[in-house]
Amino acid sequence: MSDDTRSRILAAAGAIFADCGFEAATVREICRAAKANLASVNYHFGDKETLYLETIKLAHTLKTQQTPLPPWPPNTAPEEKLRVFVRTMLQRMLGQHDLCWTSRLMTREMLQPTLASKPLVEEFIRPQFDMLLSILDEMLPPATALHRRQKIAFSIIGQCLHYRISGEFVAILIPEDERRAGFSIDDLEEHIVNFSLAALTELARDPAHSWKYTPHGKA
Amino acid sequence: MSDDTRSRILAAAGAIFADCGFEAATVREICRAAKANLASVNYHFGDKETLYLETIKLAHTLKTQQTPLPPWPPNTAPEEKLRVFVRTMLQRMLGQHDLCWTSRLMTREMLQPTLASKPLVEEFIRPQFDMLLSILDEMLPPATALHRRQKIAFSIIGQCLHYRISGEFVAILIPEDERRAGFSIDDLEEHIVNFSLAALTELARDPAHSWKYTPHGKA
Amino acid sequence: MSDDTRSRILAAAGAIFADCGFEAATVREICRAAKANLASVNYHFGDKETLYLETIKLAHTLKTQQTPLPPWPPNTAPEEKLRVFVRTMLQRMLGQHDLCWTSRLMTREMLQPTLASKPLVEEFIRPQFDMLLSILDEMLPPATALHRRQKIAFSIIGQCLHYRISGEFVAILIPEDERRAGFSIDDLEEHIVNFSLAALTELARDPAHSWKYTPHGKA
Amino acid sequence: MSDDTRSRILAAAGAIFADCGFEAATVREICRAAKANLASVNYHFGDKETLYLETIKLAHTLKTQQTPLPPWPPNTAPEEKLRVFVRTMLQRMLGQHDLCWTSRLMTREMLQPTLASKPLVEEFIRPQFDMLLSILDEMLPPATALHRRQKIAFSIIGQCLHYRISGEFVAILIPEDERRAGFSIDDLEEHIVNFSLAALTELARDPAHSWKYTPHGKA
DNA sequence: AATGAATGAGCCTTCATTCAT
DNA sequence: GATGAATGAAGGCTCATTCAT
Repeated sequence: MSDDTRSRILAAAGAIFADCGFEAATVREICRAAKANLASVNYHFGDKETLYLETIKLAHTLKTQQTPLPPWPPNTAPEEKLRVFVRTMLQRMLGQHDLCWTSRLMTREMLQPTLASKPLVEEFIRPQFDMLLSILDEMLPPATALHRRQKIAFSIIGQCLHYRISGEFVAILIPEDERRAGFSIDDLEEHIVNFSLAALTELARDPAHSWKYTPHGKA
Repeated sequence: MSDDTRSRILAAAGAIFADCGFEAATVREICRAAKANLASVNYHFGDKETLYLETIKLAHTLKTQQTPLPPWPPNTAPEEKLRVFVRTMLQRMLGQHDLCWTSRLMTREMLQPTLASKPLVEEFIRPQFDMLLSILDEMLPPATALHRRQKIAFSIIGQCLHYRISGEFVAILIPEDERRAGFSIDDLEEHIVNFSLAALTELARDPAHSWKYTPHGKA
Repeated sequence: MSDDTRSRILAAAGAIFADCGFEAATVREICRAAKANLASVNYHFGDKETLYLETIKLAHTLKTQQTPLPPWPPNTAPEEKLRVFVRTMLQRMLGQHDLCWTSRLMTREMLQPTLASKPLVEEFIRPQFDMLLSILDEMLPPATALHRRQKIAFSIIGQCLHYRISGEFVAILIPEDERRAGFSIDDLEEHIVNFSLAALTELARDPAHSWKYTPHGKA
Repeated sequence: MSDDTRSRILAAAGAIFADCGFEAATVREICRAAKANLASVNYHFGDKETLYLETIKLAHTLKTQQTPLPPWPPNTAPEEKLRVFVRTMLQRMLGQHDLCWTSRLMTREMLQPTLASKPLVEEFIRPQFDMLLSILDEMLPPATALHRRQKIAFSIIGQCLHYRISGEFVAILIPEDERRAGFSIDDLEEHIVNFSLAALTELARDPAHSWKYTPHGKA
């Protein structure tokens, strides 16, 4: 394969950019990890920044291939869809497989957006966000305002993302034995789905709920 | 007077580390921003890393001074406490004030923990986490398992944190006019508190709720 | 066909070496200009330096083909020969034709001689220099010392060369409109020939002239 | 002296830029020659190009200090002035002293002008050029056209410059023993002054001279 | 005959750091 | 206490060149 070196560099760059960030990562380190010549990056990608952008693109592609949301069997209950959605998200973010660098890379991208952010969101994030919105649509009272659905979606996403972002802090807060007992990916999936379904149930039962409480700053 | 230079450096470093991260930030830039000599950093702090740690410490101190945990008036309802807790968290993370760099710095610290992480968690994060736990305690059925309360706490924290972390992505996903209409700090506060209270209400009403659904991976 | 690539490279190299010099010119740039593969230079010429030497050779060849020393019609007056000589020299150096890179290249070679200098001088410069000497011979008193004729020859050559070397400085010293008015190639030819003939006339009239003035450093 | 290193770099850079040109000269080599650290150039000058510009400025300054044209005693004959002018020019260009790099540098600048060229001409070259013009003014018929005086000036300058530019070629054309016999700086001075004075004499005697010969290209 | 891929040396620059004053 | 000068290490990048095909 003529692109053997190229892909080796790309893979090595993915992991290293994810670990160190764009600035701290060095081309030398990447080439060493890829067992490639120092000048290879320039030959194949032009410069470090282009390599970074290609890495983001690859992360995007791999993620979509890797854990695609399975096509729901017809008449799948929305609760089941939500469960699968959350599970997929947690798997993508916390699953310990070869490609876990893709998540770390995207988390960095969130914190310090580059030119790659916008296409990344449009092509990869938005479809999934829209799917979550449509799942919620099946469970919420008809004609729930869009922004309300969006915030609910973010609440679900935020619960998952938290374990990716604050993983280290969680590890410090919760002693290791307790963590093993109640914080496996399955445990988190169970909790997040339950918590969110409970909220949705209650909100559906008492649509006024969302109004009964008025924040300090308003009214 | 000598203190003056030192604190000017510290303040400048805070903002710059928060914006660029430890690696990308340069001592030159910090000194220029602080209108101090290039050698000042080494003179006052020894090296760049020590300056960084001091900056984290300062962020910590400022944060605690800035919004000290208010001693609740007696008989404050837990719902009210939760509301204040969420509001405070959002304000700290999204509010535009002089010290907003402290949040940005801590977010970075989460993603790429350094030596400073552990004391930061112990002295600053854990007390707040414990307070949230105790608030939840007042609302949950007696003897709810600790790990369950912890995950609920993380669900609430995660919802808030999401807007700090994924702020840029949210900005791309939601057009600006819609964002202005329904995503102000007040809006987010209202939503997160309502969503969480709804979940807690339903979970309290039907403690079995948390069991009625079994994730795929188990059972 | 194979010859095609080789000569395309050679032509491109000529112009680029002339413009940028040996060091500043890059093989990449030459190959791009010649629409040839990056490795072509090494394939056809071995290395960059050999290509340079070949370019010098080509310049040499082209120059001799281009304005071969015309066999004077019998009984041509030496003044006329001088005129043609000067005109040819100016045309070669300042004329805007496809091959003007040859002059620029040779000027560079003068300033920073390489291995190519000696053969260049022997095969191309010396014949012309000798011809100028023989022209002067016809006009000077018999038995004028060789070194004297040589210095006169250099005086004539130097006057022409000046406009090639210091062209940019002349352009700064003399405003453009004045330059257009009195510094065309024809103007320069007229002046240089007149100036030199005047000197030769006076020196012929008063051979002692060259002795009547004694420089400070001597005597 | 705090600027000791700075001046050492500047001096070393002068010689090396003069020898190799801007591209071929390396910062490493300059620093090695100046016994300075590799980073010194950046500290004192910012970058290589700025160092180059400073070097040109220095060359300019040194040249003016080094061999100033002596203030003529009153009633100095213009022929004497011309002699001193030519001698000074030759000395500056060929004299083998510590500062001969300044000439080589300026020759390079002529051939491949940079941003530094224009100020160099205006501040250093033009005053000398004007002085030569005024010397010629004293010797030429009144109301000789400006462009004619300018071309005569260039004829004199060109004769001198030739030995600086084509020195290597002269060395190949003229065997060493002959060169020693008739091409010392004093010899050249004698020749150039005699040749030019002869031309001026004849042109003054027969002002029409400049018209009696019509170049081929015209009329 | 010709080329795309790869290489190693070297470039300029920038960095955090130190040191003499 | 504070700083201008200087330093060594390392960075990204470009270069001419080579090699397998």
